[in-house]
Amino acid sequence: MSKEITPQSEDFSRWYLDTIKKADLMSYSPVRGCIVFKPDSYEIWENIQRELDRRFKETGHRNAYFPLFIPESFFQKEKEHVEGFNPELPFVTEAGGEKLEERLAIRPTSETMIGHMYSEWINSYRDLPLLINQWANVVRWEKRTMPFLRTSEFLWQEGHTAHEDEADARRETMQMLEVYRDFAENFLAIPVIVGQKTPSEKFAGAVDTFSIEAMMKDGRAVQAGTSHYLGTNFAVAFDIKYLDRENKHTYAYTTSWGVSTRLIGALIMVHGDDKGLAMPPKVAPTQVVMIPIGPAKTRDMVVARTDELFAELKSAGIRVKVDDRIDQSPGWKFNEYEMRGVPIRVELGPRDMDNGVVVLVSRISGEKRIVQQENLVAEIQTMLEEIHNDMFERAKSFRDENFISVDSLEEFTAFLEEKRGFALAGWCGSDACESHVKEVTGATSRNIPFEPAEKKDKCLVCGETAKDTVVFGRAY
RNA sequence: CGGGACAUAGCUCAGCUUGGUAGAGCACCUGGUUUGGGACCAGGGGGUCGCAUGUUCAAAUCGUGUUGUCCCGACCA
Repeated sequence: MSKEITPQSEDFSRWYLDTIKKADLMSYSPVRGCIVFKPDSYEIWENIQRELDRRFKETGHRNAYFPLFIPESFFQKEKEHVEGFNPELPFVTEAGGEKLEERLAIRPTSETMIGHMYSEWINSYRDLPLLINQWANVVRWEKRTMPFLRTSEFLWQEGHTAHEDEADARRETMQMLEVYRDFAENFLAIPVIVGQKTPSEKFAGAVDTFSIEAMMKDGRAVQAGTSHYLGTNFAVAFDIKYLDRENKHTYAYTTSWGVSTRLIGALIMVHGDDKGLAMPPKVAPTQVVMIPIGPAKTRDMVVARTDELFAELKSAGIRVKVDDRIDQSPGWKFNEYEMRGVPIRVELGPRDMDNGVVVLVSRISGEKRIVQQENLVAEIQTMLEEIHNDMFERAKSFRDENFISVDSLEEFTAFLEEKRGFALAGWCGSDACESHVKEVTGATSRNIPFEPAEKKDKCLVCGETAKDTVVFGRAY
C-alpha cells in the first residue's frame, strides 16, 4: 500500500484527490473549476479519442468543427434547451474594449449552432442522413466542480446527425448508444447499465435520452455516455427542412450523442485501489514498464538485454517504457508505477539473466509470472488481454455485489445505510414519486435499463402498478 | 449559491494564541557508496507566507475584503 494515498475505505474523496495528484494527472489552474490535463491524463484522452474516432468513422460519421461562440438568441429558440442551460452559460459581452451588440455564449453544447448550420446545408432528402461528429471543448459554469468528473471546461465529442424520418433517427440513437456500451466495456473495462433516462433526467430539448451508467467504487453512479433522440424539436426551432421524395417540405429528425473527459474520472474511480491508479491495458498510456535490476558489476549487461527486449515489445506495438535510472531503487520504482497504474511491470535482474527469463507482475492482481525471454512478446500480449478481462470482471462483480433489488423506499434506505450502491425498483412513472426518492435517499433515477435483472411490478414509493423498472443511485 | 474548514518551499505540514528579518520531513542539485518492494553518507539550492488593503516603529502572525481548494447541502447537462 502506498504511504502517500489515503485508503479508499477511510475517505474515498481524499483517496481520489491523492491518487490523481500522485499519479500526476492534473493541476488546478488559476481559474475556478478549470484543471490542466497533464500529459498522463491527456494521453488517456488521446487513446479514448483515437479508439472512438475509429468507431465513429466505421459507422459512417465524419468530423467537423463549429464555432466556440454562439449568439445568445440561438438559445432562445428551443424552450426546454434554454431553460436547461441558462444557469450555467457564460457569455462574452465585450471585445476590443467595446460592448458587443449581441452577447456571445461560450458553447455548453452545440445543438443550436449546428442546428443553424444544418438548416442551410440540408435541402433535399438526398442530403440525408447527415452524420457529423465534433471533438471540442465546452464550458458549463458549474456550482460544484471535481477534477475530471465535473469541471467548468471539459473536452468531449458531440455527434450531431439529421435523418429523413423518426425510424432512421432512432436507429442512429441506438446505434451510437451501442458504440458507447461496447467501447466502455471492451476498451475501458467498465461495465455499464444501458437504458433510457426518465423524463426529468433527460437532456434539455430531447424527446428521449439514453445513457450508459457506471458504478464507482464508492457505490456512486457516473453517467458515462449519452445518446439523444431529438425528434423534430431542434429542426422546428432552427428550421431544418428538406424536400422529401414526394416533393414536400419536411422537418428532419435529429440526434446527438456524446462522451467527455469525465470518462477519465470514471476510469480512476472504477479501477483504482489503495495503491493508486489502475489503468485498463487498452487505454493505459504506458502498458508495460521494464525495470532492470542489479549491482553495478552486472548492470550494463542487464540494461543491454532490457533494451533488446524493449525493442521487441515496441515493434510489436506495445506501449512500453524502460526505467533504468540508477538514482532510484527498484522498490521505489515498483511503488511508483503501481501508483501510476501501469498494467504490467517487467523485472529483469542478474538471476533472470542466468536463467533466460523475466518476471512479469500484474498491477491489478499482484500475480508474478516468470516467463522465457524469447516468449516475452506473446506472454505480454496474453497477459494484457487477461488483465483487461480481470479488470472488467472485478468491476462487474463489485457492481453486482452493490446492486440490490428493492420493493419499498424503506428497503432502499436501509440498504444505503449499510452499503452504497444502486437499487433496482419499480416506478409508477410520476415525477412526484421520483423526486420523493431523491429527497429521502439522495439517489436519483439513473436510467430505465433495457435488460433489468428482473421486472418490478410495484412503485417503490406509492405502491401503485409500476410503469417501469428503474435503477436508482447517488450520482456524481 | 448557503454552512463549515483550509491557503507558509515541488509535496505534507509546523510557526500564528502572546506581532520583532522563515522552519522540518520528503522531493530537488553536487560528489561518493548502493540496487530483487519506497537505500545511505557528506555538501548545497529553493519561499515578496494565495492576493489586496487596514492597524502598527514593525505583520506569516491581528482586522477587513477578495480569489482558490476541500467537506456538507441546494442546483446540475
